[in-house]
Amino acid sequence: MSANDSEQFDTAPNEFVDALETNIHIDPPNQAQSKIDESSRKEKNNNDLGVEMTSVDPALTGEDMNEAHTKETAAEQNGEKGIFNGMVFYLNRDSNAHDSIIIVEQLKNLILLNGGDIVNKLPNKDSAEAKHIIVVSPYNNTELKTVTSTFIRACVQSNKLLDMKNYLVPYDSFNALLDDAMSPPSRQEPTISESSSVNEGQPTASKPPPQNIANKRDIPTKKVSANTGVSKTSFTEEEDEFILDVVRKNPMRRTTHTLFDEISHYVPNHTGNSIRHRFRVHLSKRLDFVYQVDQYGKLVRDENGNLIKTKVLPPSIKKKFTADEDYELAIAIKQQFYKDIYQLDPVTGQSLISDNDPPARVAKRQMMMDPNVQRGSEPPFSKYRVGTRRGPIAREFFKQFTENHPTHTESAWRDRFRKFLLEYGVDKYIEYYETQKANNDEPEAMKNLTIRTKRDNFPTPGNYGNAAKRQKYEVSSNVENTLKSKGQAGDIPDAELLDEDTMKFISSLKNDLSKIDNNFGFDYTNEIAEAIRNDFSEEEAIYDNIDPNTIPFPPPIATIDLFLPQFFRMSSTQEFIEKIREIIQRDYEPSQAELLMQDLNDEAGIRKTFTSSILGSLSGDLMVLPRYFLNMFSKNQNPPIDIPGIWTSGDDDILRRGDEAEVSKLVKRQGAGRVEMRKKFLERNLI
DNA sequence: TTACACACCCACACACCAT
DNA sequence: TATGGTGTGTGGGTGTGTA
Repeated sequence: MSANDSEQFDTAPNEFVDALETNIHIDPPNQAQSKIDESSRKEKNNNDLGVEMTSVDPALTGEDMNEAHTKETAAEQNGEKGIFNGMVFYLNRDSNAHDSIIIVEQLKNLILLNGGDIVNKLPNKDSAEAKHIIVVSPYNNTELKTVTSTFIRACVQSNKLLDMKNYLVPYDSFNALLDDAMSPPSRQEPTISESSSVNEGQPTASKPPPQNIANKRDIPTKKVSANTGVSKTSFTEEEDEFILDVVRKNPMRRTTHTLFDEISHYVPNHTGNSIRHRFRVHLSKRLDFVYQVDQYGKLVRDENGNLIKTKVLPPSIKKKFTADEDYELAIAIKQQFYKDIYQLDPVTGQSLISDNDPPARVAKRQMMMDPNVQRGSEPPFSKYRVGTRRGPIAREFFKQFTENHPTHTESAWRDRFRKFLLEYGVDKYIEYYETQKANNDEPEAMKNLTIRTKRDNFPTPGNYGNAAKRQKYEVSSNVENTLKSKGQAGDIPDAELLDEDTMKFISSLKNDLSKIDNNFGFDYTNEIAEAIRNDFSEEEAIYDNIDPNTIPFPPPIATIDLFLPQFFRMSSTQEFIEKIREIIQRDYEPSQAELLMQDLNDEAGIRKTFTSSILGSLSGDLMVLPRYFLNMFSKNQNPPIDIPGIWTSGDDDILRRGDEAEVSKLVKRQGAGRVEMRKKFLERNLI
């Protein structure tokens, strides 16, 4: 399949553009209907990347909109007419009708891009309207004209309208009966969220359809070994193309485990391990291009807003150390020691001592210098040997070294020094490297020096199979089951669900603490809430009165491990803070902690792990969230310390120790209400 | 019989934290 | 502040058993 084909047929959903896990957007249900018509029109404009136009929120899909607009303009200019012009289709989105929601989206794109229309709701089978609708489904439980998805693909591939009668699906009364029997009461007729091509009210493609009645349908059936629990399902061409498309849009993550684990949420029949293996062994050969990304892995677009294909793979996340890098580090370390001991420049041999040196420098020098060496009798740098010396090496050294050698981070260089160079020996590696070079042999980087004792009860790194998942999410199973029973789970992939404790405490706290109900077993009295609110209003002038426009954007402390590309696409700190304030004003139900996390993730670009950690330090009080960021950014501290409402581990320790004087100080800063509340959190081990 | 789906491994790059 | 301990998950695989 060519690159162009793959773009048309099998494309990643928005979730995988820039950051795979980030763009699940849920339209408020009450807006769903009003957006259908507009969305349907926009779907026709889907670009050649197959980007879904599920959300019409311009703030979220601006780039996609641009792409769609480009496509529309080009199509109009070319006066293209599609093979499906004048035809109206209904896509069966039942979970068992197609292998995955992705395939439904592909079909949708094919129809729309070729001039067809899609209706989101089936009319009564006896109505006049129904006679013009063509249902796309592997089975016919509607008594309407039904074709298989092959009809759509075959027409597009041959670029002509084929004879439909070869693809018609006869009415299947058994399946109709089965569907009725298995449908929940709310599915008396297809709802907008289930059948709509715009998928309102659901995070498109974030929830692969379950395969629970696969035995009756022409979809792959997973066979499970009784002995091992391992099941195997072949990869379909659509799955392969989907995987390739995601990798093309996330090229920096192509070797990670997490990318493929995330993909597995969208490819229901396979684990992250197997998808990763599939890519490495079979699909990597077909990765004939990727989309260009910047240094952070964010997709780059051309002046028309289109993604840019490239055959040049970006560097992956972690870079291996090379022999040259090891040698340069060894030489730099040796030079630093030489300077410290002899106060001589290792290159020129000139003294580094000056009569004008400040006292601090003189004091430091006297600590570092070798007292046994007489001035003037120092060895030249070439004769100097580091020996068993291990330090001290100032952090400033690694900072400076990283500036000159930006291929690795400061932490990585320091770790390389600690774990490898010191273990191997500075002198030994320099000698080895220079000998190899002198003999025209290629030196190797240092390796196999970091054996750590195996820790029991810890999962093996890089294992994204079923067992690892089970272990990782075992703790959240109860909460998950509860939510599922309430029909609230499933919108977010299992991996995104919070652990039970986090769920409990966040669920217990809403925007307005005084409105807290105690359904979650958390004794959070109105008195405490009121005390906190009183404190809060007094604190606002001091701790929230920071003009975000005085904070440069992005703030230096806002790193990519805390924030997603959406964050960095914002134009100012003001915009970010406004978004935060807007989100926390929403009326989240206590059970919607995941939704809150998701919204902060999607709309403000805050990684869920970071949100979770912040909410912990805020005891879940969302009102303090803008304060957290304002102070974090302006003080360049994370978490910002000595700020009311923001708890540090030190504060928690004070509470645990219970020292009266210390607690008293804490009460002054945090207020009695917050201290009482925090104690309860600590008592329940919710932090 | 064998290709391949899936589980599993492990060194180590990068990171954070306590002392 | 320097340093050591160690968590996390990448990068590059290998092992196992099923289709």
